[in-house]
Amino acid sequence: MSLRIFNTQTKKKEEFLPIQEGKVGIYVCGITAYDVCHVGHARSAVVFDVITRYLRYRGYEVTYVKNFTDVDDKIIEKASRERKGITEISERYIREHNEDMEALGVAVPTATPRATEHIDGMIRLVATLIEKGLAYGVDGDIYYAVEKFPEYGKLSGRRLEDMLAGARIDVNDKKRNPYDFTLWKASKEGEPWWESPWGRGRPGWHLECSVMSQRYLGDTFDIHGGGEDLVFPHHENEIAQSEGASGKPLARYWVHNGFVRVNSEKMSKSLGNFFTIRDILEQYHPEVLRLFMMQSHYRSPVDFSDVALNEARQGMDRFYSTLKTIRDLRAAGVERTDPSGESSEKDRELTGQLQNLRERFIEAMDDDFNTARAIGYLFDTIRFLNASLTGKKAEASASALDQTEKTLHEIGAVLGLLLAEPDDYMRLDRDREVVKRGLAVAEIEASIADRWSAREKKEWQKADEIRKSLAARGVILKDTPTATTWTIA
RNA sequence: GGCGGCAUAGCCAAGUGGCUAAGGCAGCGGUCUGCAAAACCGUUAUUCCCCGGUUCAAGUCCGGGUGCCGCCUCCA
Repeated sequence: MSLRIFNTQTKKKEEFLPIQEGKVGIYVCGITAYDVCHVGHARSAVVFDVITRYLRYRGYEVTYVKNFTDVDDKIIEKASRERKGITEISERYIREHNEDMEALGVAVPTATPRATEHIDGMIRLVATLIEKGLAYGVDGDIYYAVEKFPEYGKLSGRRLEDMLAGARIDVNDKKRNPYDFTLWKASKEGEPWWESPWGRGRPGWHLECSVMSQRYLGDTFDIHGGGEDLVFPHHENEIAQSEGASGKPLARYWVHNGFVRVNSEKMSKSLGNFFTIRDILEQYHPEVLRLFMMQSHYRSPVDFSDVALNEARQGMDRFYSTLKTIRDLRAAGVERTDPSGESSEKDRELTGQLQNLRERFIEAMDDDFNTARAIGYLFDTIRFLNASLTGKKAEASASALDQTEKTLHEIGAVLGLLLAEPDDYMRLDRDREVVKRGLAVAEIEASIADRWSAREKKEWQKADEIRKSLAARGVILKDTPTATTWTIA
């Protein structure tokens, strides 16, 4: 079986055939650096992080380019409001973006170019488009003439005539067609500018991606990605620019991730219903956020809520509990073998399950990166492991345990999950929950100590009352022969 | 107004025309436990929004309806 990818342009799953055997070039539209990133940005980042991780897992050499747009109306606006330079603004948000990505466990792309580093290339591209009759100038502004590009609309599946009929478009007398877009904009007083053949100006929004993708990946590359809101006009315009200039197709596969919603509405800046990545990561482990997103297919919308994150948190807890079980068995150094000599058979069964997991994982991910199905298989395996590794009949050799842990980490690494030490994960999770609920650790532990002595005196009623009162605050106790541990529900 | 997507259990969710409709969360019964927790076992959709059609066979394809959402303006 081979990898199949849903292509926005054809609206079909297509077999993935890279341009160059064994290599993949991906370009993903990154952020405009004018504000902190929210969970919607996190989803896009996680989706393409998993896609690149998976392609690498399958043996491809991946060049992953994700840009920063660091010159734009919103940045200029923010800079003038704060009386700062645009570089200071963009640098700040690029830095915060990078911190967020690191916290989310998103791998750094191969290249992260910035628009302002490629102004020369943009000027050259605009000049080419003018030469080819695809662009025209009016008062120092340069516009792209969409009617001159016959394929305009092919990505988003719309026709200019249809769009003009509906029309919620700004009135701009300078444009020949309302869907013509700005390639180069004459700078007003106080705005940043670069010298160009058309006077001092700055680039239009879509230009940087055409230039930087070409620069790092060539005229035609394998995968172009982004959020689904970029399909039109951003990616449509990129195609018009790049293909208009080169005469070659821009990308072979167009991949777009679905939105994060809040109460069934798109999470967005303008609606004001967004949660920043940093706010959420104060409340949940990054892998919880990743699991929440990956339990749905990347093209489906996901509805963001506290309930949904808590469900994902329970799921992560399940994964880490099993990892901890394996860890503990390994640390105990006990060869859990059966004197009857059946152990090797049990080991074989276990390794068979692991191989089965690996195969099913690949089958699911090959089908348009179906992480939801892949995670289902992971849970199947967890249930099998819990059944065979815990309880009185449990047995597994050290090497089988070793192999189990390795396989879980191998698959987890593709998804960006299971990367923490189980003890660390659990401790951090508990700390977060304690803060969230305003609980006092010392008080909880004092109650547990009281209960312990009550239990030693077999004062069951008192012990149970303490358990109940802690449970009411979400503190769940677990008795072991030597101690009582606790977690937060 | 134009174009497009989605509708599967209490909730989330996978499902590539054909064996018993994945998986997670929650619930219930059981095993274990002083009682619990975790884990395991069992259970929870005679049916996939509604109506028609194609087919030997449809959650899956086609047509119509209803509802929700997105893009057409900055947007991941």
